Amino acid sequence: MKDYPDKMTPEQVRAFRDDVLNIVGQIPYGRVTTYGTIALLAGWPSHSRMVGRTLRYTPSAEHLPCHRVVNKEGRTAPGWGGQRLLLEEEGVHFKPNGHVDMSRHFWEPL
DNA sequence: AGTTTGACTGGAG
DNA sequence: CCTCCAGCCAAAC
Repeated sequence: MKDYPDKMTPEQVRAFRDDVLNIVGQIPYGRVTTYGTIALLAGWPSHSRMVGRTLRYTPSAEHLPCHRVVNKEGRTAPGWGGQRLLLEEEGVHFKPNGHVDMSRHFWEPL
């Protein structure tokens, strides 16, 4: 018995991308959420990696607060130093280890 | 058509 | 807290 969804059809890939972008657009100022949370809400729990790919390679993501998406441990995206600055400008607090303080800023989509 | 690559996650050491 | 590894899966080679 499959405990995960079938391979995505091209239509599902498109719908997933649109859902991801829509969810990211709803993240409140000064708060963050995770790739896994977004994947779950979009209906594809095992596709957290694809959330990251979507935000990185979808041009229209530039207009969204994609800097408010971090991994489950509050870690910022590899190779994107500016993300931390953008978050700090919103008052997001980072712990000594360089991770976002998720207990304060994690946002659970409504 | 087979292999490698990640803006991930969970678990081990 | 850190690094390393297995599982993950669409995309790019």
